[in-house]
Amino acid sequence: MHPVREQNKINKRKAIIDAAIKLFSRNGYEQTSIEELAREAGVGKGTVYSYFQTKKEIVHAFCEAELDFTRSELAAHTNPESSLQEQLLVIFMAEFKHITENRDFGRIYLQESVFPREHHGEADLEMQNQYFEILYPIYRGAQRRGELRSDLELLHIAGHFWALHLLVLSCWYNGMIPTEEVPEAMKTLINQAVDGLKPSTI
Amino acid sequence: MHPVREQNKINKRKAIIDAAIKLFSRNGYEQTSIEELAREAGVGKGTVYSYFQTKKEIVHAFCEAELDFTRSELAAHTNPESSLQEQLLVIFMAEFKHITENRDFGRIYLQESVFPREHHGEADLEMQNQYFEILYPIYRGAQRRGELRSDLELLHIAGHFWALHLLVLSCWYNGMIPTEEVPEAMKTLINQAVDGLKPSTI
DNA sequence: AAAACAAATTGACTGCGGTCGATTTTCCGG
DNA sequence: CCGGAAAATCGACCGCAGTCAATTTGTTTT
Repeated sequence: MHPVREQNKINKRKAIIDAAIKLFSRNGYEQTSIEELAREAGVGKGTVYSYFQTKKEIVHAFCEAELDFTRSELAAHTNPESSLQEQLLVIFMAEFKHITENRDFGRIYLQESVFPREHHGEADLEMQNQYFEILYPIYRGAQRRGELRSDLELLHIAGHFWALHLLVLSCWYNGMIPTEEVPEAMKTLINQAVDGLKPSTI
Repeated sequence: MHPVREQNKINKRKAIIDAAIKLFSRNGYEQTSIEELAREAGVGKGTVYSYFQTKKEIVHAFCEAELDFTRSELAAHTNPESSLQEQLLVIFMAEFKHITENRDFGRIYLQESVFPREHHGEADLEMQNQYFEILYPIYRGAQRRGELRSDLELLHIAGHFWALHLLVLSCWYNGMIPTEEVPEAMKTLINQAVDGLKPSTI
């Protein structure tokens, strides 16, 4: 095949993402120009655009890899004996930690993935599903233990909690919830969703 | 006073927003340049920027007015006898209708208001709260009728439903839910939230 | 009514995201 | 080892969002 080329591509791609992490983190996303980024990565401006179609896509690629890794890592290692609330909290807070470490990365990624310009082909849709499915074992476990209704579709359950996660992130980005209160807020909402908003029918 | 100036300002502001509605709707947000928009509105390019700080803010201003109007209009005229699900559905679907009529307007507005670059001062935070409060009477009514728990804060209830609304919009923008299935999806999620995700304790 | 002041308007200008054709690098058959 | 095809790289270039100093328009004072 073309081993040299392949390796070069991988190296350069990494160099670009590394440069992006460095510069976006230090100076912010909008304050960093592609030319600057290209210089830092040791490539020409045009080359950046042969690896990524847009500036946002650089963030997207990084976040997707990062989040995917975190989720599967955690979902696999979460204590399956602990309550649903605890397990979800561990995962959502790990993701939140990434975001707090680089506010801009998270913002751009969320803006583009939650409300995309066009559904970027089937690929991203697949990605999104996969993302959900990592959590399925946790929900199934909760169903088995009687913490969650078994008549609900996993997709709907996953969507529900995902929505609450988005809400908390939105409130954080809007300054409505300070960083230290985020776990508490998330906990409250999870419990609300589990217990239901209607009066208990005991 | 300065009656002539004041009136001019109001007229021009409206002219700019009208031009934006016309051009963004016809050609899309990114396909419309500010120069084009200024020409359509009959003002210079610089003038646009004395009324709005950024291109996105034009969309923001329009959407905020539009949504605010719709919400208060509907919240006041919704039949207070009907079920919570029905009332919420009427309001959320009315908002959704606006969005379907101009996908770009909704997208830009949601991206910026849900995950803002910086919490744009207290003004927007106030706005957001006000936005929630319009729905409070509906939730209070539901509490009175025993459809919702009375021990929950209205803000948390409002946030919960708002989160589900966002989720559905996100799925729609991502092509996961076609337009005609949106009401059904919304209904399902509302019921899920009301009934709770845990098994009924009868 | 004219001068003096303040607010509003403007379009040339700047900087950056993204494109594209020219150039270099890598690969492979002879 | 060479020639030529294919892939990768590059930076000059384009169009547009956003700025700003100069100019126009409206208001107040004398």
